[in-house]
Amino acid sequence: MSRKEQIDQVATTLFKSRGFAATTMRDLALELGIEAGSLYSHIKSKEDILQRVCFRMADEFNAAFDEVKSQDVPAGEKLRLAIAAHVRVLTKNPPAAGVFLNEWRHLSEPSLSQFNGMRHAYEESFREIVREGIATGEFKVNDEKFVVLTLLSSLNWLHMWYKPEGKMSPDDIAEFLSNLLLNGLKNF
Amino acid sequence: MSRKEQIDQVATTLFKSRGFAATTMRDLALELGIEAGSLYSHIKSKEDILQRVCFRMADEFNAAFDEVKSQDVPAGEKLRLAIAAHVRVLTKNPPAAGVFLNEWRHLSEPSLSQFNGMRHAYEESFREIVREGIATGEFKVNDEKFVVLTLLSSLNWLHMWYKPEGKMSPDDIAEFLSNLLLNGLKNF
DNA sequence: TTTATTTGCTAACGAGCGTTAGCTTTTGTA
DNA sequence: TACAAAAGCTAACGCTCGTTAGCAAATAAA
Repeated sequence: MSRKEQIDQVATTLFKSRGFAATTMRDLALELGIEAGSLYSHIKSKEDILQRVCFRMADEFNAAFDEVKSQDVPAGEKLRLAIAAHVRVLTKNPPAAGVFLNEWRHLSEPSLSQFNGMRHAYEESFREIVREGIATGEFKVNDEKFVVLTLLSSLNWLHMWYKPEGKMSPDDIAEFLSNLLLNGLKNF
Repeated sequence: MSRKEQIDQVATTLFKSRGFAATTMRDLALELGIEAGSLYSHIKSKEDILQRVCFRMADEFNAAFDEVKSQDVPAGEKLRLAIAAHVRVLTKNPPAAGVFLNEWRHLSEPSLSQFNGMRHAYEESFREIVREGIATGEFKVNDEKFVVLTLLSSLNWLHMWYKPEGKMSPDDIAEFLSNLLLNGLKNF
């Protein structure tokens, strides 16, 4: 791992736990055992780090979803696969997921607009699956926008407590969440 | 409304949209049409504002839940009522809800510990309902901790897009979310 | 061994931060 | 009208911030 990657990684954990704005370059340097000024031999700016973390995660989510998109299965099954893919990315790197989900708003233009565009496209992909399920009668709901926002929200808190050493694997978690969302508490 | 309350209110919208750390006292003063120093005729400190907003909201959530607690109804119905109460508080003041949910970590000790205690107790109240539903066989799920975290997460994004002038009332929203969580997409 | 590259240090810059002291103006009350 | 309280202003404090310039050490390649 290059020094630059190491900086990104340590910065990610700090951004997640303290927030981007409340993390100083001197904090980050201290964590790495160097002086603040030395960071600038490797990075361009503080926001430079944030951009890399955010867009790298966005790419990962998109890549994971693309494999689901092409599958020719019923909407319910496709949604299960999409949830599993999403959970896999979330749990693979929880700190980066936390930054991606909570700190993106500290991006400045034009990165901010670009990021929002990607985010919107990703949500639209989920909506497409739900619309399909509604069209075939598999899903009984009628407001796919509301459903997808709820769905993603119920997934996106995972990074806050998921620990790799826990007893549930990412796929276990995905199955649990899929059952809950598709069948509900009463028919779980 | 006193000047102090007005300051709290304007600060709340700024804290929510830019984050606590990224909001300056000079920003806040500008929004109010006064000078930064003048704020200190009314408030003790920047964090003073954050404390008031966070604990005021915590009180509101607790008060709303207490009315549900005493009802003698099946778990499923009680959960519906708790969800409706939670949604009502969330939608009554979305900016304050946003601060309560996302900015509390900028509290310093001992407020931070106190806040976390209240938050934990609130979550525990929800868990109690779900445990009851599991015990009576009404809920088919088995991990009540996981369920409650998912449940609250699926509610707590609401403040981000809810607009009072929208076509769904808070109670409509609560019913929609209750149906989704209790019955699932397939049995909605 | 020479040379180039990577990595790091020191010291400082200009700017912005939360906050305070002391004073003036406005407002409400008797 | 007189007076007290509330509200706001100006100017500055001590501090921290992200970042830079210039230089030195370590590392790797030739």
